[in-house]
Amino acid sequence: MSLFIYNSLKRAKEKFEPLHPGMVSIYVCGPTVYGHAHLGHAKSYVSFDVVVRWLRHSGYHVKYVQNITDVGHLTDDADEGEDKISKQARLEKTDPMEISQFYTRSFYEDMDRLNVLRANIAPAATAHIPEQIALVERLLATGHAYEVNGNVYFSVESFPGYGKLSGRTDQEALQSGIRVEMRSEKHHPSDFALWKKAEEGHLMKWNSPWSIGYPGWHLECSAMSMKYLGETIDIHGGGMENKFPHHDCEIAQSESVTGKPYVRFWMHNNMVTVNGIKMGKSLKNSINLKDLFKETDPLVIRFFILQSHYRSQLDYSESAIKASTTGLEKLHETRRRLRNQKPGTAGFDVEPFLKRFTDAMDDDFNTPVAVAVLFDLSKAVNAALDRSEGISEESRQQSEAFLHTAGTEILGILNKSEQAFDNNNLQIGKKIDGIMEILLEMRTQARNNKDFALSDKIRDRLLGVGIEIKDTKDGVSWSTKSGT
RNA sequence: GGCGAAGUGGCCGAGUGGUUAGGCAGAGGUCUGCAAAACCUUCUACAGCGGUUCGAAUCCGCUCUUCGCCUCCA
Repeated sequence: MSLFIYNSLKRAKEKFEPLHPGMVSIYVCGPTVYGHAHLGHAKSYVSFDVVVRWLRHSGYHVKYVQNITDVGHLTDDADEGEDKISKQARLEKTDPMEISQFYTRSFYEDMDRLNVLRANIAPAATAHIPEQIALVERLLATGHAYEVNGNVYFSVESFPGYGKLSGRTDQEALQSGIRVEMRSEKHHPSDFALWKKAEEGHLMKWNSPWSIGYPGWHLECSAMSMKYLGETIDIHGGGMENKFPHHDCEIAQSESVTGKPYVRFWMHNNMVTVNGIKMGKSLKNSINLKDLFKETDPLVIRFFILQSHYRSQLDYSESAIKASTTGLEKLHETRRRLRNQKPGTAGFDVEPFLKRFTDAMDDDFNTPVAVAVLFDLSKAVNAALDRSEGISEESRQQSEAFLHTAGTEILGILNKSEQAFDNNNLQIGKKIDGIMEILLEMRTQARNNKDFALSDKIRDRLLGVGIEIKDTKDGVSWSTKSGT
């Protein structure tokens, strides 16, 4: 089976073949950096992280571009609003650059903890003003745009396919029922700004042939996507809420100048909801990742996200997170058992699991099914290990390799080192391993002497500090509990 | 009003015509000094009403409900 991707533009799954054999170009809309990242960002970037990982695993050379939007788009109506980053700068009594730098770092901190790999190129919008101006000039030259009073607008009537992504193709019909369009300088109500003249007191502004101002918010993605990936790219990803107008505008302005398809596969990930309502900063119901990480292992959050499909809404609740914590721990437990097990004699066939996993991922990145395969493997492995024959060293290695490839390299959920001590704490980890050895030896001695009061005290006190002891047929093992 | 998505068991969440999704929680059992972990068994489903079909959670129609977009948004 080959890879099939749901293409939002066609509203159907299509067989994926890159434009240039062996090479995949992918652009994903990045965050606007005026606040800490929330769970919605996590869902988006974890989802596309897995997409990229799977493409690479499938043998493609992937060039992944994810922008940083450090020009704040307008908060209210296009005329009345204030730049979000400028607003935040005013609130924090600093300047916009400091705001965007601060929250960019914050964003990467959170993504690193979620085990999201960095994009190959992370271009900032403010670093590409000349490219954006050049794009506007091309649009003016080709008659797709017009200038009025220092503002430049894209003329939607000049691009017949406008709205094809979102299905909003009938511009006349769209005008009835929507808010009254106040601005009269536009030729058509659906026309959108490419360049805006800066109002009095506007902090972020640049010189341009038309006015001292700032770029329209759809422009950056087109300019940077085409600069780094070419005029036609394989995949463009983003949140569903950006289909219209953002992505439709990108298509219009890009295809107007190139005459070529802008994007071959559009991928849109769905929203995170809280009690069924979309999570959003403006709705004041967003779950800040830094807060969430205080209570929950970031990899549990990643696992929680991957347990649903990227095109499905994901409803957040504490009980759902708790269920994921326990579930992920189960997978860790299996890996631990597999590693520590003494070789047996029976064979164990990993192939069917590998095939099911591959099929799931090839079917539009169906991570919930892929995760289910890991659980099925876990169950089968545990059952096999419970039998007296155990499993052979070869099978043990194969199972472990599969778990590593699928769970660690592709899904990125089994990246916690076995005893939960990461590389930074390796030395301390070794010492704790030694201490645990002593404690477990003492406990075993107590148990042999039927001094259960002492042995249980050791067990309970360790549990109190987040270390769990497990008595198995093959001896005693221990692990740290998730989130501790 | 327009465009789009969806309603699955206590909760989360896959599945598009016939075959166990999976996880968490619950019940019983095996194991254990007792637990935990693990394993085995097991209970709660496909919003409603029609229709197509030998057969529908899955296709069609209607109804109800929810959500997203149409303003910045992952």
